[in-house]
Amino acid sequence: MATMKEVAHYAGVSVATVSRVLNQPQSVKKKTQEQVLKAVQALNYTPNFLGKNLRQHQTKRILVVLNTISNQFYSRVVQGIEDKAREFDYNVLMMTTRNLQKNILEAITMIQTKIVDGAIFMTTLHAEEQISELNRNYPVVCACEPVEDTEISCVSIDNIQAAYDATRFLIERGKRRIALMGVNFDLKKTDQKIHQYGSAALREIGYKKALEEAHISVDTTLFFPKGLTYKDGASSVWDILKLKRLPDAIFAFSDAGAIGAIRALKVRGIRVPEDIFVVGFDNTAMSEVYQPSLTTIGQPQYMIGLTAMELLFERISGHVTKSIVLKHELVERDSTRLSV
Amino acid sequence: MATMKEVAHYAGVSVATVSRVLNQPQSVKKKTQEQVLKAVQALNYTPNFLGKNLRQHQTKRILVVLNTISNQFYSRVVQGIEDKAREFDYNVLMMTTRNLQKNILEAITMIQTKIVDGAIFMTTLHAEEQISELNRNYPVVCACEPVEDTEISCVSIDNIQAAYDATRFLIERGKRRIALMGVNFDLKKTDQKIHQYGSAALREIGYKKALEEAHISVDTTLFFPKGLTYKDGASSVWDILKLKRLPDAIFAFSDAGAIGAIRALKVRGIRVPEDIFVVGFDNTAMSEVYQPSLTTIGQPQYMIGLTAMELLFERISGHVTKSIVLKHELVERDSTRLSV
DNA sequence: TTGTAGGCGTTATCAT
DNA sequence: ATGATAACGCCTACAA
Repeated sequence: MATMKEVAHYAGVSVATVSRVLNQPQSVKKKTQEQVLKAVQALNYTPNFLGKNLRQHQTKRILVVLNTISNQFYSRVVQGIEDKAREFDYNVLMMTTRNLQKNILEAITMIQTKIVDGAIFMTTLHAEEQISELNRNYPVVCACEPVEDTEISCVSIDNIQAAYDATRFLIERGKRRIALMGVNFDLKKTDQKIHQYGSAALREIGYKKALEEAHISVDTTLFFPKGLTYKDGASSVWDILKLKRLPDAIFAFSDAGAIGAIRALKVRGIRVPEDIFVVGFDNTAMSEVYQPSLTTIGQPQYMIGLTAMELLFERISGHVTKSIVLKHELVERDSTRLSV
Repeated sequence: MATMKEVAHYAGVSVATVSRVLNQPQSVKKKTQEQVLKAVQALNYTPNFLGKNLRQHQTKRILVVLNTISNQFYSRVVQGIEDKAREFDYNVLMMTTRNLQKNILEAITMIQTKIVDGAIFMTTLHAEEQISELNRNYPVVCACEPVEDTEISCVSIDNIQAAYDATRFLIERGKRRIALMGVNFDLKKTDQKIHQYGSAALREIGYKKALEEAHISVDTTLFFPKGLTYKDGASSVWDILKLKRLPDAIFAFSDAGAIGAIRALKVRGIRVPEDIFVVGFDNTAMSEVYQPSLTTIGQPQYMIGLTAMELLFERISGHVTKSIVLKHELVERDSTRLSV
């Protein structure tokens, strides 16, 4: 609550000296330093960063914007961001959008109004244009989700290839009716700008590519675009059970969805992997723990975070823009493995 | 990038007028308004909140400090915080401490340096003193975890009672060797200040109370204070298996730990609930989805968040301090239910 | 209705 | 080595 001026007065020096003691102590006589520090203590002074930031045109803070923190996946990405940020003495703040455009705009405002030096977006849709616009004047990086605008730095895996790998994996094991579970991936598919619809759209492309290669026709009645949660997975299974012919495999765009599906199948007496194979996405902790353990596409989450932060620093200092694609991996577990 | 001054110049008015157009339009002539707004558009002006906040001594932002976002539990609490915050036009930022005191201090600095108007702490240990000190001059609320300092507003469940209920539930079903899995709860137990060691310490007290009431002696070889993750739960089971006599029930302080334990038990051919009952904590989504589904103590997460934010507002405006205890519930599921 | 000017708490550029 | 003083971008009496 005490201000620098008061400290200066108390110590019998000028504000300039106080500032120096705090920022470049070597340029102040030892004795004066002590006086000032004593005053700081006595008045319980803490600097007001608003003033400092205002003056210095930088905050040493960045913002991470994500849909929700309930998704295990992001925790590790954020860890990567934080570790890299700390190297440069930056702090990492987070903000949640809950899939509401309104909240993304709020986040954008935070950057425009100089509360932070830049931002990493891990959200899809809802505001591509505004983010693009923002990117023209402020440092922005996108992570995990693809973006259309090539002027925006972006780091993610190759979602098409990843989905292709998963689908192909299933086909090679004799599966031909492969259900797809995820979000919105069949919306507005006539539009050219597929990347606008996020990673899910890309994964759908990879899936189709694998099917076509194997001369299997795409059956859109096998698409269940409910969402990524346990509940979405389970609820998709209720729909699946209405089909005349059941699928022989499910490819879900999230581990949670996959597990929800397995659970719902079990309830109906349908066994995984005996009756149906299931593949998830993200390789979160649960995929190893659930029974049966889950075959899934692993993303290098920590590395994504680390890289995103690096790109943001480059953007903050030099306006360099670049995009990076990191390797995924298919982790085989019991949900696609028939015991001998 | 444009400043208010430039807008004023462009519009041929004074900065005061520009400010007024933006903040109290009714006090400006329609025509002048239009001129100014045109200038704002033309120059792509966005206000700099550093200046604004500095001047107004408020930011309309609060900070939520949590250990990790990988814990499902917090997502819902944060949702409650956000919903209430939005009512008052506040934004919610989050920061992660990863259980490092260093990071808590960083968070404390954020408040002292006026980047936010107040903070909600959902972390234990590591910095009680500093938070107490902070609370004297800045608005602070603690949630989920108990705090010693009665001057700090706090909202949580009655952890003693909750653990008592869970333990008693098991005892009533004939269980007598009940293992405990959680964090650090047996550390420094000689110290008076039990609340310093967080909810886990309180839960241990409730557990003991139930045992004593049933004239069962407390066996500390049944304590497994590894942590709250899947891995911790599983790894605790390896230790449990080394015991001469297995427990007939496990009470874990997290759902994830409980599920990790069940999984590890299954691997060894030990069945839940037939051979061992398991109870978790938090009633997260997974507890319903796992097989067997998990009996657990449910916390009113959303309500905790909502209430915490309310308390913070009271603290911000009037320096009112109060603590609130919310109701928990025991949710019975398959992990403690023998099929007929 | 609008403009002038002072101040919010810092830092940085001058002098001294 | 230290002190005045002018920014930084904004808001708000007070005056006009």
